[in-house]
Amino acid sequence: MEKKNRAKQLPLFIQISELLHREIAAGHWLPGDRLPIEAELATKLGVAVGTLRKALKKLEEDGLLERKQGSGNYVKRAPDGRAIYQFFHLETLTGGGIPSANTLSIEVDNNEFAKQQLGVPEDQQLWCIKRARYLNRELVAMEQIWFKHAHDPNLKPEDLHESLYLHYREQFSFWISRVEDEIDCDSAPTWVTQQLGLTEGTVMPQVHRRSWSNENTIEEFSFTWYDPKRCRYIARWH
Amino acid sequence: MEKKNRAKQLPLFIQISELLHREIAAGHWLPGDRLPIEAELATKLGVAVGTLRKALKKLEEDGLLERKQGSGNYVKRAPDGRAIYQFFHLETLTGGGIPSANTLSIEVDNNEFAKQQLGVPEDQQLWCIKRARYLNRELVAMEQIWFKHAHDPNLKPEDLHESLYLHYREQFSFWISRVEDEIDCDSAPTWVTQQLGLTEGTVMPQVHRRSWSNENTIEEFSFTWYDPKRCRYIARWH
DNA sequence: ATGTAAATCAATAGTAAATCAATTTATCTA
DNA sequence: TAGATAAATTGATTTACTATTGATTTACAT
Repeated sequence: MEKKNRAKQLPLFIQISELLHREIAAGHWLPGDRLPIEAELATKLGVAVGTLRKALKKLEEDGLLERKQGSGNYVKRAPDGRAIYQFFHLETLTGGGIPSANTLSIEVDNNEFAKQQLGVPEDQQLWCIKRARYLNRELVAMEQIWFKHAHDPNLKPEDLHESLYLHYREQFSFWISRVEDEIDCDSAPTWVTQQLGLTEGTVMPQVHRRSWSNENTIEEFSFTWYDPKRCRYIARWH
Repeated sequence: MEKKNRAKQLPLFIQISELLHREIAAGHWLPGDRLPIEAELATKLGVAVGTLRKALKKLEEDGLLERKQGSGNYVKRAPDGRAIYQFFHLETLTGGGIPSANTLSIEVDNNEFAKQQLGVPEDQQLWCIKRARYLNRELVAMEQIWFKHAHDPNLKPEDLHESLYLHYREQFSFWISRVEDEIDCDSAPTWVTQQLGLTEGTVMPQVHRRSWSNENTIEEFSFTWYDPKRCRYIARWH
């Protein structure tokens, strides 16, 4: 770690704690995982053990870590607000990538299949949002998302947070606590192939997602078509 | 048990308890069954009895086991949730389904890509196993699995347990503790389409899996081609 | 005054192995 | 069949060793 250029920076141990905070938020370390031992981690980060320990102590105070003397440092939970990408599973071909999204359209929709998936009566309307998905600013997938129109009858494109899940939490009064993905493979609709620059009717993988709220109601249904030449759906299990 | 490479691993007794947890979940031991005696089980798992006992104690605290002094360790109930097959994620179109497999061939193989995925040198040979996958006795997918030839140079089809992971644990000296799935979409090879009764070159979803052992080494690489008309890959997250 | 670094030593936890106690199960005997 | 005995099995404790974090001190720089 540099000794110069530190004039107006935050203390090193704060920087380190934020770095680790981001790592946990990104899912590189999952709840229950044990971090590398302090000596090792300090070496890897290029700081003294004492400094690392200060950072770890802060993370423990923030409730992210559990430090057990004689045993190790264990991830307790993912950070609250930062767990935006908790449910995002597209990665670049080389792994990782920073996700972003761009809304193409917002429409009121009466798609029967979506209503059925969301378990709403036929007379209830839905919002349908079409978005482009990027990894490291590269277009990789298209998605179509449905949720209840009643949550906000006056929804405007500019209101939407880039993270819809964050939007739900902040603007509506629920948050997404679990999702179920079903990976299929079928020919994509025209608007998808057009946007991705593929020939019409291309058969491509499709993620079919249902999302449940904290109150265990289905609140979102979505389709994601991703180009396997540009990204992959990754699932890690243990 | 190695002393190295334990950097990111949980304590051994936790790993053992998780392993046994999975075994119970998988139904290898049913409620009411008595486990092998501690001395035997410890030897088979390659750990000290005291370590095993810690793991058993944890399972008892979790309510999965009943330990009777002078008698034995009895399975009390299966773990909650539907995580019966922790690492198996194909389900019928209506959900669930009982998995089974049928080995078609076992060959010594020199596939470069597989070697690369497993991180073994080019001069090391691999076993390549082709299997048919069933859900409720209905053929749904084909899979091709590679692992190190050196684990058992004299492998015979009849030796293979239907659960390869169980085979690894019982016959080789490791077990699978985590996997990474990558879902792709490409035209399937001829042997796959033939077996599934599809036209040659059909584009279909493909699961590309790497499996890590308890010692954090990649021990298996596999492809699974599944027919989206008969089953789906399901991932549940929370 | 505060942050960083480095070096101590202390305290706790994990692994392994051994011993004996307590309990259950099986076996033998009258 | 009943009772005594032996064998099998888990329970609890101890010891030894190692790994890991906790806490303190000292030094130095800003």
